[in-house]
Amino acid sequence: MNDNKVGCDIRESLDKISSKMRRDYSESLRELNLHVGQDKLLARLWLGDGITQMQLCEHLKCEPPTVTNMVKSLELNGFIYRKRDEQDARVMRIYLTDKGKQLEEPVDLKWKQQQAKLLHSISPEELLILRELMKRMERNLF
Amino acid sequence: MNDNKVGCDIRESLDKISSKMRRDYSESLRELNLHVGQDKLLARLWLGDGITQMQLCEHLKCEPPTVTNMVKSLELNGFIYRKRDEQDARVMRIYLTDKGKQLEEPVDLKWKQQQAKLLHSISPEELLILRELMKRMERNLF
DNA sequence: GTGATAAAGTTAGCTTGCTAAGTAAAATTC
DNA sequence: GAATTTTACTTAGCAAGCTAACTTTATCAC
Repeated sequence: MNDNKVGCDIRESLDKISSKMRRDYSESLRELNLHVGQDKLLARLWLGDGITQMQLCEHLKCEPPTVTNMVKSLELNGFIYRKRDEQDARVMRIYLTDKGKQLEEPVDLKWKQQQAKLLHSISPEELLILRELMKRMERNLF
Repeated sequence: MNDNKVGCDIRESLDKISSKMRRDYSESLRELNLHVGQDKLLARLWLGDGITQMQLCEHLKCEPPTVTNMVKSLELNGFIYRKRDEQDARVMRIYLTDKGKQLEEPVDLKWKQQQAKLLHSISPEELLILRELMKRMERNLF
């Protein structure tokens, strides 16, 4: 009985936290001429570009048209460029421009700022517990 | 140093959990001819309809055009109807139709199913800790 | 009473998300 | 080798989100 109320509270907090973070982060990224969602796509490219759109879909866990449209927009803004694979004409490989590479540091900074705000005054022990519980919930869903 | 890694893991889990839940819930609500986001709007009306759109904006913590468009769609699907306030012609009040009232139970069921999945095998003690930590994070943001 | 300001909602346009349907290329089957 | 199936991406259209600008109504200041 009481578990349901507690569970409800958790669920609602989760919703509130994620939508608030998304909204704030979106506002913050605007200074860099980026939209929320694009940062993760770029983050994957910073690890190593030249990957295919399908790889991006898998990494980001979203559908191909979403990647197509995001990649288009990022290309338009000069952060990336696309080239057809030389062996397989169906495949598009995505590369960072210099402009795109230069975004890594400011984006990382904004990410860290938001993270610090979220976790402010939660002790290291509590963080470990929280990570464990989050992982458990994550596993429940996938 | 290590806190940063733990914090990063927490943040990433949060993102994964929320987007996965949103995707699954959206899929689930489709059976009821609802879109994710509309459920919360209806949930507020189930508590008591006849409220203004501004009240909905405040409750849902979103912008007025979002509510306008959601309300339009829900009205089109026959779940709600709108009436101008009698004292102030600027104000629209939102009411549930019978069809809209009947959605409460199935929506509540879907909500509970998803919650049960998310929190499966997390003990009551852990749930209390989790709730507390979520509330702390939430407070950090607002 | 008039003009200025504020409030409530709307329209237009953008984004990341999605589904459905389509095109082109590659792989598989016969 | 031809036909069929699968794969990678694209287009079109929908949604909830947002911002900017707008219209109408109410309130306030003078």
